[in-house]
Amino acid sequence: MTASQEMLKANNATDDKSRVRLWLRLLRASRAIESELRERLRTTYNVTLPRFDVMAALYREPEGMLMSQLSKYLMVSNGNVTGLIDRLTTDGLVQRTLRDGDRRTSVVLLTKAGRENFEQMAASHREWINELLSHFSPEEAETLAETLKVFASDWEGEAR
Amino acid sequence: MTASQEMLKANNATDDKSRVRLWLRLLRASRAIESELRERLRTTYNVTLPRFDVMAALYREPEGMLMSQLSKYLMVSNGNVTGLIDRLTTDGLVQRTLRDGDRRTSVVLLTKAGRENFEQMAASHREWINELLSHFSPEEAETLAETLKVFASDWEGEAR
DNA sequence: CTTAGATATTTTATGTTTGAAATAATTCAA
DNA sequence: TTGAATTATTTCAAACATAAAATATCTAAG
Repeated sequence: MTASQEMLKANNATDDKSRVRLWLRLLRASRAIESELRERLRTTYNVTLPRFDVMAALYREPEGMLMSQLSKYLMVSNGNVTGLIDRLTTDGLVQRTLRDGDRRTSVVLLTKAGRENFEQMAASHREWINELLSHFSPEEAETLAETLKVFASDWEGEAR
Repeated sequence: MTASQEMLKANNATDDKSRVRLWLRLLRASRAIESELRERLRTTYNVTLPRFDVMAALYREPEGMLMSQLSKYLMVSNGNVTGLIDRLTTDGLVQRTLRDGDRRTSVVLLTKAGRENFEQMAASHREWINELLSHFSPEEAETLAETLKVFASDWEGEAR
């Protein structure tokens, strides 16, 4: 084995380790934050995190979203969205409307109750995130967010 | 309102936004990677991600782990671990051993089959991560991992 | 020794999640 | 127009996940 081959091997081994370490850190960080947010949403508002996520997505789209758009945006399966929307509908927070000229689709949107309910939760949610990420200065946060942006561009649309 | 109060308000608003944006990016990045790894583990090795995670944890500890250690390390509930270990045991990949002098606890460890099985998967897993995180140079990865370390120190042990 | 409290795990009920199959509606080429 | 692909959603079974309650065991004060 030549010296340059040795170099290459060593470099690859380093890559291997640092990227794996990065992934494990990323995963642990998001799991830790997610757990904490889940817990606070449950105890404070008696709402599950998936339901909050759905409502957050719908809140951004006053015109409503298709089931498939929700599925893609939240990166969860179609069947999952169906169940979540069923339960949110039962609770009067969300409604399916049959407009369009396409009878396969139904546009889902927040009800008035859903919007009001979400606005309350969203305020707390923002505060909690600022608390949980207080280790990062705004500048660091900005930089880090920019760094992580590559995923959005790369993977967007590849959802299940 | 004084000028410094204006400044303060403006700063807080910025914090708010940048940290929330960071959280959303972090979440999307880890979900995207997690989805892709889940998919590849399923199609290539017919294994679920949670099962892989359990096996990875156990592989690092040849002496085995307590259920509660697994739960804490993986940041999932106790009951969840019970089910996962039950299924892995049924498949002969994991075993509970009743050593200790404490009959409340059982030490869980990989069987020979489990270790062999995991070693295969782990090699692919490492490659996939390097592929999926190839946007980051080893140096960037190292830096980013270091940045995300704060969570480990802050939250470790606060599991559910 | 007894037993109150602590610890480790499992059980239970409910909800989430997936992937595959089924259903329903649309589109478009022949 | 027909009907074969495509698209959108739902249904289904199995696994995953949580929180709370139950069970079992251990520990240590009295």
